Parts: sequence; structure tokens; C-alpha cells
Amino acid sequence: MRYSEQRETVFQILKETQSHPSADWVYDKVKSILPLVSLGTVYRNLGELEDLGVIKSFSMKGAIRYDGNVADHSHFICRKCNLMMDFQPKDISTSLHNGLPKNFIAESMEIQISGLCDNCKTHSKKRN
Amino acid sequence: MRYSEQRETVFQILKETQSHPSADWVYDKVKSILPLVSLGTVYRNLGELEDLGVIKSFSMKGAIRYDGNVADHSHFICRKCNLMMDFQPKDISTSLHNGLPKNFIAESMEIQISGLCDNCKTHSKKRN
DNA sequence: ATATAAATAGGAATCATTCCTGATTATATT
DNA sequence: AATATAATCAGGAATGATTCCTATTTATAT
Repeated sequence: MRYSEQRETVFQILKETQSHPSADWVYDKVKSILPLVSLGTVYRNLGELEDLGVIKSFSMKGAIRYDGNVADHSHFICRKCNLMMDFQPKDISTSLHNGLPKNFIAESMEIQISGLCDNCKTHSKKRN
Repeated sequence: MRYSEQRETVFQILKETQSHPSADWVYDKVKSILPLVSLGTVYRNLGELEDLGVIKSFSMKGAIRYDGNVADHSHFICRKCNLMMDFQPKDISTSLHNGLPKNFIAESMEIQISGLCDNCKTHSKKRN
């Protein structure tokens, strides 16, 4: 993979924020440094950085959010202002509140575990 | 809220499947019963049913999936075939495999807890 | 039976994301 | 330092999911 100022800039911006931004937010930030950058370039580089494993992504309310923090952590999401805050779950099954940031009110939890199902360990037909 | 055959049909279809479908999949099913139904109607009714609390939704790979099972449960997602299977987590923090369907390989876990942050408990400004 | 507000069909609009193409650029080689 | 070339880019079109709009239909209260 060749060096590019665009990719480096995208990466630095993600590393420096804790806001779990959308691609469009990153695009605006990159534009303030490289005014001619295109949205497609930002999307492509976000995808490449994710393939490299140096950033992560997940979806919130139907859109992709990116995260420069690849260490194991969970997210608290405020359903009103959409704040996303990192936290470390300790024993989730015993209480929704364990490990949550102070004074935050947890109303619902969503756990999604991803991997390979019994069928896909041995076959290749796509279901979706 | 007035009765409508369309809403009732959407609801029945969701109750009868375990496949965590997209709006479009539901639309196809409804069409086989009410051929003139429109996609907008399906989306609107899915939203209304969710507001009533009788179905749930969440996003997978950037698109909305619906679930007629509103009881507390978690999902295992196969990253290859996109199978989504319900399971009951027991003690997630001690092992990714606890409570998983037999022979499934868990590779990553995502936990999102939603509610109100400290700020939104008392103020109304949206951050978004 | 009638009135009326809610719900609909059909299609246009929007928004996030991906794809395409001709131009630019990092870098290996001379 | 100049050149070659494959990777990357900018700009914009295309796609796909979702929402919005409007004239028509329909459930239901009277």
C-alpha cells in the first residue's frame, strides 16, 4: 500500500477524536486540511484503514460510525443527543449499570456477537 | 390508532418469522397477501409498530432489521452468511462463548447500551 | 347513510454509500 | 534526476435504503 496524504489525514483525524464520527464528519475535517479531497476518497480510505485493523466501524441508527480506538470497549449511546461514550463493561449480565459512566441512565442494551455459524464453518453458500 | 389490514399483515408476518428481516423482505411478503401495498406503507407501519413497542428494530451492516420478538435476547450474527440467531447470554464478560448456539464460532462482540446521558437528563439541546 | 380524520398507493426526494473514469502522484528503476 | 507504472485521487454519476408528498381510499363515530 502506497503512502497518501489523504489516508494519513483521515487516520490522524480519527485518532484525535473521541466522538465516533460519521464519514461525512471526517470528510469536513479533512477538507479543512486538504480542501480538494473528495467524499469518495474519505470513504475508500476509511474502508482501507478498517481492513488494516487500525480503526473500527459499527452502525448506529442506520449509518456507519468510525472509531480510532481499536482496543476492546463498549459504547453507551444517549437516545436523545446521540452522545456515544466509551466504557468498560464488567459484569453485564448482573446489572445494566455496571461499568457505566457515572449518572448515566441505561434503558436498553444490545449485544451482537459476530463470527461463523455451524453451517459456514464448512460450506460456502451465502444466505443473504 | 385506526385498524388497517396493512398494519395487521405487517405485524403477523413479523411475528411468524425468526429471520430478523429487512423492510424490503417484509414488503415482498405483504405483497403476496395484499398485492397493491406500497413500500412506504410497510416502512410507516413498521415504525408505528415499533413505537407501540410490539416489535423491535436494530441495524445490521448499515441497514435496518426488524424483530417480532420483543423479549430480552441477544443476537449471534454470522459474518459470512448473515444468519442472525437468537441466544440468551449468561455471563458474557467471562467468555464470549457462554450461551452461544452450539458449535458457533464467536469472533467479535459488540455491546451498545442506550439511554440518557448526564446532560440529557436535565437539558434538551441535541448534540447529534 | 354521512362526515371526517386516518391510512393508503404511488412516486418523488433525500441521504448515505459505492462505483466509475480520466487525471495525478508515490515510488521503484534507471 | 528523469522515466515508467501502478496506486490513488477528484469529481460526479449510480445505487440502495429510507422518508416525504399528495390525491385517493377507508375505518369508524355519529
